[in-house]
Amino acid sequence: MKKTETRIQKKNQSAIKAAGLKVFSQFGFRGSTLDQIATEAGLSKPNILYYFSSKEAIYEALLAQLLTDWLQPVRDIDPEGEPVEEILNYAKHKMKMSRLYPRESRLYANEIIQGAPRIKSVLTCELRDVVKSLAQLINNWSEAGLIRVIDPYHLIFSIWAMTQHYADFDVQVQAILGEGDHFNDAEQYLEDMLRRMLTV
Amino acid sequence: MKKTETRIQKKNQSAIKAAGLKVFSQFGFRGSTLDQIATEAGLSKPNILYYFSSKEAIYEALLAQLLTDWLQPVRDIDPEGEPVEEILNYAKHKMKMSRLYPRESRLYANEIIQGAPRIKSVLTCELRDVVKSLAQLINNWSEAGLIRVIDPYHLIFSIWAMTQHYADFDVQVQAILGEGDHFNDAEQYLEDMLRRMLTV
DNA sequence: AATTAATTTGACCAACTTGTAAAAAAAAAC
DNA sequence: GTTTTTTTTTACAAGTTGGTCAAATTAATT
Repeated sequence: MKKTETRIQKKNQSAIKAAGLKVFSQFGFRGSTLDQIATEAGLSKPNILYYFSSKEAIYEALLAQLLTDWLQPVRDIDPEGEPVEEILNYAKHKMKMSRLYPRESRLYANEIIQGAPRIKSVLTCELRDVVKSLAQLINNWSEAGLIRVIDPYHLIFSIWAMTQHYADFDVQVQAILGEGDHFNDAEQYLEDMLRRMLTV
Repeated sequence: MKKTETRIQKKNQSAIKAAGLKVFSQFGFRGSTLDQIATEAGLSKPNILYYFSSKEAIYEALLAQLLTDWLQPVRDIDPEGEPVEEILNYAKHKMKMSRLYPRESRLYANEIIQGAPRIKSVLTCELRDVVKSLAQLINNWSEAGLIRVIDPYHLIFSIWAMTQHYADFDVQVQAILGEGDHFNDAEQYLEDMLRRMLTV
């Protein structure tokens, strides 16, 4: 269908998305302007609207991409694997994403804080189902005596909260710990915490 | 000096602050408009500017109040108290604040995610110092063998992350767990987690 | 009741917002 | 090299934004 995609199209579309990510993640949807995005992308405003039909279209393209990347690692957890290591790997993966893609994390945080007006349906469907599966798996592991009995949902929330915190609240972390990369220490702490929570 | 404060002033100022909190916490500073705040407060826009010199003045009044309430519980931790209970009490207090004042939490989250442009100095001074003191206290407790040896900073971050998560990401929590109050379970989980992390 | 002070409103700006449309410029296809 | 398509720009429309100002209204004081 849409096999035809010029190199210019590819280049500019990704430039716009990169700029949009930067701006939206900092100011949220309503706080961001097309002018900012255009400047950031090095394009004129009407030129941006040549590639995306509206400001909202850029935002939604970013969110859609984000949700895909967000859910995959949860699906990748192997029910046949060693439980503690599977959960730890997932947590480490999330921590790595916070380190490498803090803007994506903040974009998502902005959307959720504002009540998730554009992705609420995704939350109550895809996300809910995926998490439900994982919770069931964790419960099975608990019943099999492979990990300690634990509330799977709040376990998952605690992993999300602690990993995303270092991306979303980066300024605060830096203000307290000084400037630098604190993700290694954070990962160490989280790993220690999870081992204590999971081992019988 | 400013002893004169009409009942009308008190009423309207607090109405404006309540409205500002509601709007700012949802849309962030740049995403909020004076019209929204005025409507929410049941006042006309110029009337709002009669009480606050600008949109920014409302926002800053809210932030200032917030930071005071935010730091006090940390200062209230008793160095002479029983370490595990002191930390647990603090965590429970924070959880309660997330439950009772989710808007304040989201307002703060918005500000931090956006790079804390208006309170960065507070973060690198007051907050940093207060946390440094607490970290020192925790280290002392560790050295005295009263709690396990643990990174105090990441311990604090984990408490903040997990408590604020239930306020800031409320929509997501509700999407996954269903609508209702999940703070009791969350507190239970957090208490369990902290006990495991702190007891030798 | 008259005077003074506090409060509210309506009309208004200037700057900024998203988005449009036609024309100019650049690439690609032939 | 010419034609056709794609891309970019310029100019602009329509609505929104934060904020001002003087006049009108209300409340407090005497």
